[in-house]
Amino acid sequence: MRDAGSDRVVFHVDMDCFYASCERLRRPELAGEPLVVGMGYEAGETIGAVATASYEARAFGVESAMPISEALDLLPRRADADPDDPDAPDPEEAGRYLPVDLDYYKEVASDVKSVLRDCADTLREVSVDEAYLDVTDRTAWDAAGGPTDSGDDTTDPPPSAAAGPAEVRTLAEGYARHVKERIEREAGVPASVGVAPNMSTAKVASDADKPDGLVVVPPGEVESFLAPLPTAEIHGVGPVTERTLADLGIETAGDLAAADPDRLGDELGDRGRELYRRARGEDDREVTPTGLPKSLSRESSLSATADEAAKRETVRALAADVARRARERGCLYRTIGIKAVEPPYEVNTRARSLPGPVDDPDLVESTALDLLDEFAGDRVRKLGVRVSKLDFAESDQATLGGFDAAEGEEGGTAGGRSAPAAGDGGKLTDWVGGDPRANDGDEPDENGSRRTGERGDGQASLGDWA
DNA sequence: TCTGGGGTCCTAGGACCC
DNA sequence: TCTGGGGTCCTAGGACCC
Repeated sequence: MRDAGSDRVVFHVDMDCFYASCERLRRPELAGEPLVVGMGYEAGETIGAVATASYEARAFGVESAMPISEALDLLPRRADADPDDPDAPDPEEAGRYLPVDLDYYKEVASDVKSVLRDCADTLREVSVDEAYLDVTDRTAWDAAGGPTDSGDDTTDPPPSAAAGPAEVRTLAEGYARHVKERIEREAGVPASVGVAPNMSTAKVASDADKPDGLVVVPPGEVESFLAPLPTAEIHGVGPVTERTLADLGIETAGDLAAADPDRLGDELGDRGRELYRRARGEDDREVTPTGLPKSLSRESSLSATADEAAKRETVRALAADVARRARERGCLYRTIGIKAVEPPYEVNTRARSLPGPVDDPDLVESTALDLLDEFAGDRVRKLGVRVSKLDFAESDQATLGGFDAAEGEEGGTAGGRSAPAAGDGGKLTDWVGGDPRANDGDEPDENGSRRTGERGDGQASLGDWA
């Protein structure tokens, strides 16, 4: 917790149609063309879904998550176009379709990340194309006195490219522009940036003027900025909540901010009260570094089938893949589950917990197949396998000398370590050298002692550690 | 909008314990 | 014996996000 009086400066950086931008980075000839990047899509096919559509493609009505087949109706494939064939699509009204290449996008994202790490003390990566930065210690809400005041002489002030009325320019705005320009220069892809005193407002701000946007919402203007927006713009309001709110006569963030919080609590539980606060621009969540994952899963769609052999084969493949990824990341798991989606779209999940954490691909497979038996004879359109209750304690360390209690990363509410495996050599020696209990003991947290017992259990019954 | 894949968090009921 | 309250863990489902 920071002292209540100080206004933070939070950036939300959101890459513009990131996958499409990456493809254009390596294939500049795609610039300006309608471009669709499809997941589960392969050249010439009509299966899969739209992962990202460039703004030119969106002009044809193509949207994220749309089936490729539907996108093709709106925007034919350029490859199918032929100016000499009267039946073929007009090349001017056609677009390019490419499959997702996540590995390449991650390379580009790491260039973006380098810039962000350089520009912020605290960085929370939400996904491959989105991050929050706390830059309170790097800049301020003060008015920019002049070009030299920003401490950043590379940014000569262009005459207000930023959205919003030509009000007082702040240092924060100059710094955001600097970050945005560095991303474009050093990673080669465009970003939109939202600047606000808290995370939820910064998130809305980055969305408010896409693409290539820079929207600054100073502390005093948060509520008036949010008020006219439809509730769906608030992070955390999806289609269901939007409808519930509309039934209460709440259409805009302003309506929400003026609503009775108790009523919202009755209708929507704690989430209702939380959304009320966000609509009022009240959000004191700290920007914390991204923590370790809580679960790992794989799923894939099938053309609806009741064929047992096919279902089991799919589950086996998914199980193997999940187990492999868990091992790669050096994590143990204590719960194994499956998902079976029956037509039209009924989602079923089943899970089973083990006495202790394991790394055991065969057990993932056998457990998943066992859970699948409940759906024998049922038609499924999608199957998934998941491991959860993950445990990233260095398993080889844990087996060494009985240091089975110390776990800096569990919970992550206070310390918020992010470094996976390779990161924190110093931390490790810290607790190896000292009393392994010291850290956990400080926290009024049930974890330390409880986990000790549990870990003992698991270890005793498992021969396959290390 | 007949729906892809990888996640997070929350809720609710039951088992079990003291 | 049928009665309290409090707590945790487990499973299943749902809403939401990118």
